[in-house]
Amino acid sequence: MSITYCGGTNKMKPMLPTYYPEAPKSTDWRYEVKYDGFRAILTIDAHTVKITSRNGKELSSLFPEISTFINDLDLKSFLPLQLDGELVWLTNEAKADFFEVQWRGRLRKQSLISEKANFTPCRFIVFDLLRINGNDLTTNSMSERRKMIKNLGEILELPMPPNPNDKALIQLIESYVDLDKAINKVILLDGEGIVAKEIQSTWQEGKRSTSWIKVKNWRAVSCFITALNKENGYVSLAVYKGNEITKIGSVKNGLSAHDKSILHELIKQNASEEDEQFFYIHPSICIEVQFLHVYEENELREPQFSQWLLQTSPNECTWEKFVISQFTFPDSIQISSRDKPLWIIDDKQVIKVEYLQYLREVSAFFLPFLKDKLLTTIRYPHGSMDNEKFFQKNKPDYAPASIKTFWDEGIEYMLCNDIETLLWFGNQLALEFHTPFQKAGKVKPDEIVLDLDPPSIEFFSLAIKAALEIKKVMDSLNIQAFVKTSGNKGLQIHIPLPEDIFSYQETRMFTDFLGHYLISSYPDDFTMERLKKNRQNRLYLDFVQHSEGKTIIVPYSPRGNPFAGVATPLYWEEVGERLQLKDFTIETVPNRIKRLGCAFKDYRHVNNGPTFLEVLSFLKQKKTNS
DNA sequence: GGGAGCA
DNA sequence: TGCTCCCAACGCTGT
DNA sequence: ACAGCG
Repeated sequence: MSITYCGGTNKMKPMLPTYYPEAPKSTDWRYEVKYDGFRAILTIDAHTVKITSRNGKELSSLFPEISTFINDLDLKSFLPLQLDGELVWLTNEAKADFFEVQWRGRLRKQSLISEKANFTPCRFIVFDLLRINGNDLTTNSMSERRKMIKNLGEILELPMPPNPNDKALIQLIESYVDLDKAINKVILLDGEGIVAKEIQSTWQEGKRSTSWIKVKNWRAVSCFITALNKENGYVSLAVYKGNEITKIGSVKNGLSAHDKSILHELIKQNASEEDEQFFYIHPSICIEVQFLHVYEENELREPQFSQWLLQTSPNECTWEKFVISQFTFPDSIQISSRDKPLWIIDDKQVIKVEYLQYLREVSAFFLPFLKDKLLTTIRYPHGSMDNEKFFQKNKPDYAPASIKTFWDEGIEYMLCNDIETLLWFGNQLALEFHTPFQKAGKVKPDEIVLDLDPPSIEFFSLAIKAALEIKKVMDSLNIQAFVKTSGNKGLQIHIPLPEDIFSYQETRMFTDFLGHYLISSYPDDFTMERLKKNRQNRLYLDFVQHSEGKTIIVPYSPRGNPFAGVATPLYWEEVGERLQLKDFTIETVPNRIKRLGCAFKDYRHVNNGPTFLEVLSFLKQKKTNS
């Protein structure tokens, strides 16, 4: 066997999985989530960190955040260390976005790279350990290597399974004993697929091995053929959008040689037209095509022929069915009326599965704010366009038993602590999620939220002005504050506090002080006047809203308003005259997170406790003096 | 969205 | 079988 | 006590 030295000139070619349509199922195998990113080997010695791609390209300078993170780890006793894994842009526990990492890999401008590294860092997901302490482990069995990875992860406190909301940039893959559990997880979280690994297998350099088997999480669409490309053999695919034929992509792979020749003959013989490049054919031949996901509206990623649809008429291949086919959910998640329209934005419908997809996309950032809080949802059983809506707190009898509940004042509240529950709420058409400021069972708030709601959208600039004034005060007090849109017409300031320390009476002293400061500084802009008729067009500082029993819209909750607004965490730099609330919707927020990250990612990492205590004692003193 | 109560 | 109804409810403040 | 506000 050959030994590869760290820092040497040898290029380590990774062991590769073999593609199978189905995973082997036995106790000799373990199952891992397959992430869509760059396969890479991480080599760390006392002086250098190297990230090497599958084709031997050096990636560490393109992803400097990984090296920076590693340099802060205490690895001395493990060096030289070599890890096998995937460099990814993590969406959730079981999904990575290939386009984001690919785009990152193409950046060359240093300033842009470091900006991205800071706001939307990529992560290295470890699934194998090749060397530790300089000892070669590649001839050890997979199960032995796995044990050592787990051990290393525990010592270094690296997250497992991966979590995009965790600041650690090296994270560990989970290894499942149960195939169905792994598949269920991947389908639930819209992942790429799984890799099955034989427990006795060794790590074989540069080899495509049948000890590692990859299985993809395919989506499938029924469509018809419109053309054959003479040059490259690609077949154009389309569906009906009303009466119009709409292209959805093209496919070449997946056909046997026999099927391929049948298909090409069929198109040539029935062609309605022919030019230099294509044979064209009217809708008649229907096929099912598998793909991983759709990009740019009408291109399929990794399309594959899966079967002939001889019994299907082209009329049955519709755009609506195509949209639904993109989103698969495990059988354990029951979804009714998948195509029900919930919002209509400029003639474009957002249907129920697209809403569920939104929830799944933001879940890693949304769920932490719902965790262990008594939930009030607003349900729109006929979508946001209909007048009928109602609040719901109590767990209905038909809710799944798996949902955790908490009794408070005669109400059995539901807690939304996991993605399954979130999707259940989504299927129930809960479009808005509201929570109090304290965790279930606690009497003291863990945050202050200030609601800056202008009298109407025309006066939105007042909310901006108030937010920026409050930011100035917070900066001068050295208190860290966060800002988000309400999803409707205003802004909200969040101030995280340590849990269960300060009382509502104390936070009230602070909001009173802030309110009085603002109205005395800008009496024409802000008011604390309760009576509407006395407010004129001033912004009402409803700081009374901050008390026990009151609720506030949760970050990343959608709103049941016509433009599908989302309560969106913002960066302070974005708060200015150019801010447009209509830009923050269920259509835009998932991409926003990919481009800019979550603006609240430090929310539970800041400690406002000591400074808030100081400010309070100052306010208390002021009160006794006056 | 889904159950219950009712005709 | 189809219809209608239900699904929250608190606290603060000015008069 | 009650209306008005969120």
